[in-house]
Amino acid sequence: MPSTSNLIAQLNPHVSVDCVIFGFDESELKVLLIERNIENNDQQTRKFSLPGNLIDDNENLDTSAKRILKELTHLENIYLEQFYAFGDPDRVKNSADAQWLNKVRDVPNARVITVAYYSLVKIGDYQPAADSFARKAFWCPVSEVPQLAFDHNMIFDKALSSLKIKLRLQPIGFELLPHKFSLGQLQKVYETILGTSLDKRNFRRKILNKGLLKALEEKQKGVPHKRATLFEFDKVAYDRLKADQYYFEF
Amino acid sequence: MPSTSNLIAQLNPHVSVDCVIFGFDESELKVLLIERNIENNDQQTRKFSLPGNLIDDNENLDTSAKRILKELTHLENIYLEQFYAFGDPDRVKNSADAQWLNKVRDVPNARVITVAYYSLVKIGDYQPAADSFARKAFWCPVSEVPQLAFDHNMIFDKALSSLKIKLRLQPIGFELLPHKFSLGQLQKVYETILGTSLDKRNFRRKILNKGLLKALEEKQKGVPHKRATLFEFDKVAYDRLKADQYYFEF
DNA sequence: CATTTTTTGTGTTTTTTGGACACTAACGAA
DNA sequence: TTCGTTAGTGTCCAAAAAACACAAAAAATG
Repeated sequence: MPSTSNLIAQLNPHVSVDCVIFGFDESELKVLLIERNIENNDQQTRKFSLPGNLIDDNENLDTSAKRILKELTHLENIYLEQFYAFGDPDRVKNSADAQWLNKVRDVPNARVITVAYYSLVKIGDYQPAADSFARKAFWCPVSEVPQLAFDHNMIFDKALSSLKIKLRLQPIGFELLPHKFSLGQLQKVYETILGTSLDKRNFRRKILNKGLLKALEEKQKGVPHKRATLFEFDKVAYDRLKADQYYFEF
Repeated sequence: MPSTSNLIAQLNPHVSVDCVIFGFDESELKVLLIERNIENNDQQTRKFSLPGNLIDDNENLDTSAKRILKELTHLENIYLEQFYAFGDPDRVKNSADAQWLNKVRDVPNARVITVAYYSLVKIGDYQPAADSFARKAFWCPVSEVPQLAFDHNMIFDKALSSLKIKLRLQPIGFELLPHKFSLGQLQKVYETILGTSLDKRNFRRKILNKGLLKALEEKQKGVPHKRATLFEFDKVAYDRLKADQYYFEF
């Protein structure tokens, strides 16, 4: 029963996508943060945020996330997963964020509902350079994430806990590593994300028994210790198992 | 860098919440559907949909889901979980839904992004009566869900698969049962949702070893066979375990 | 070139968990 | 009293998980 005026439409919320982009480097899990250009920094304006943007008209949510990820990292074909929508009416109303919103938004005080994705990138493929983007991007260790804009700390926390759960249910650990990787590297990924230490022999047996890793002839080079055998993820084997209603379960 | 006109704001998408409300009855998993009032039914307008509605201004998403659930079932304190956001630009553009949208929406051709929740209700608490709501609601066995409006079949499918995953990771089975329930009832919940049959002795051992069920003195009454011991979920024990980073894992 | 440092790579035993399996007890209905 | 039906119980076997230690290989160092 339409009754209210069309002007109401102007009050419709904006919809954005925010990305929590994880990378793994030297035994450390990192997240990509954006440093915003703030002119007068004398107030407590928060300088850092997750990469994100409003969705385009006629663009679906996954496409939007892929676009934003590509615009920020120039990377494609990346593991990307929607994990939660955040829609508190006041989530962008903190005065500490007002200056920046006034700068970049047509309707700076509009409500914004955001659909959050996390993505896993092979950090070696992407080294953010100081001048490669309009806004500076950098990798931040997850244990040192500063106070972020809006509710981005909450979004980050939820991303991390979703990632932990997912890692135990799906073979996604290798998404954070180079195409060819050693079992030692993979074990560190699991240890870092799950926050536990794992027995090497048990880890190797368990992960190899899944039948999803293909040992290569190639070995590590230039390491000051015994060279590790390199492996790659066997996508063909995985697709075969998936078709048969397989559950990974690390 | 604001450049486009404020008129753009009129194109902002609407945001809605859709609820996939599961109930369990007589060994069957059911979902609550809404029958829409359609005048001329000569075209292939789809009559059924999931309960859902646009969010209110200044209402956060969880609150909105709770409100809609209450408006439809008069139930409160129900297990409710957001599981996915659906935002395809064309998801409400099917001509089969146009008539109904024209009737109930100010801007019938506006894009609508929906945040979907599923909820688990004790079906005995809520028997939808024919005239209890403006729009008729009824329980539909999940195996007999008809073609629904918009992308609601996709939303339903995703809800069901999310529920299956969740059931294995969290003790939520009892949310579908009366406060006091027998182990036989609980086993049927697991069997129905997981789509497998389980060994009775193994099930009882496994579920009791979790230490989350409290046996009551009380027994079933009026059944034409041996009376089952009734149990209730031990929330206190669960909270204690949760605080200690416990993972349920059925 | 010998030594040090570091990571790789490997097998067995024990413990825990999961799966298969069959009968008696208790109740209402007929 | 009998029948139909669900509740309730224990053991054995298999599979998976956890604990545990040492030799090999490479680069770096002096």
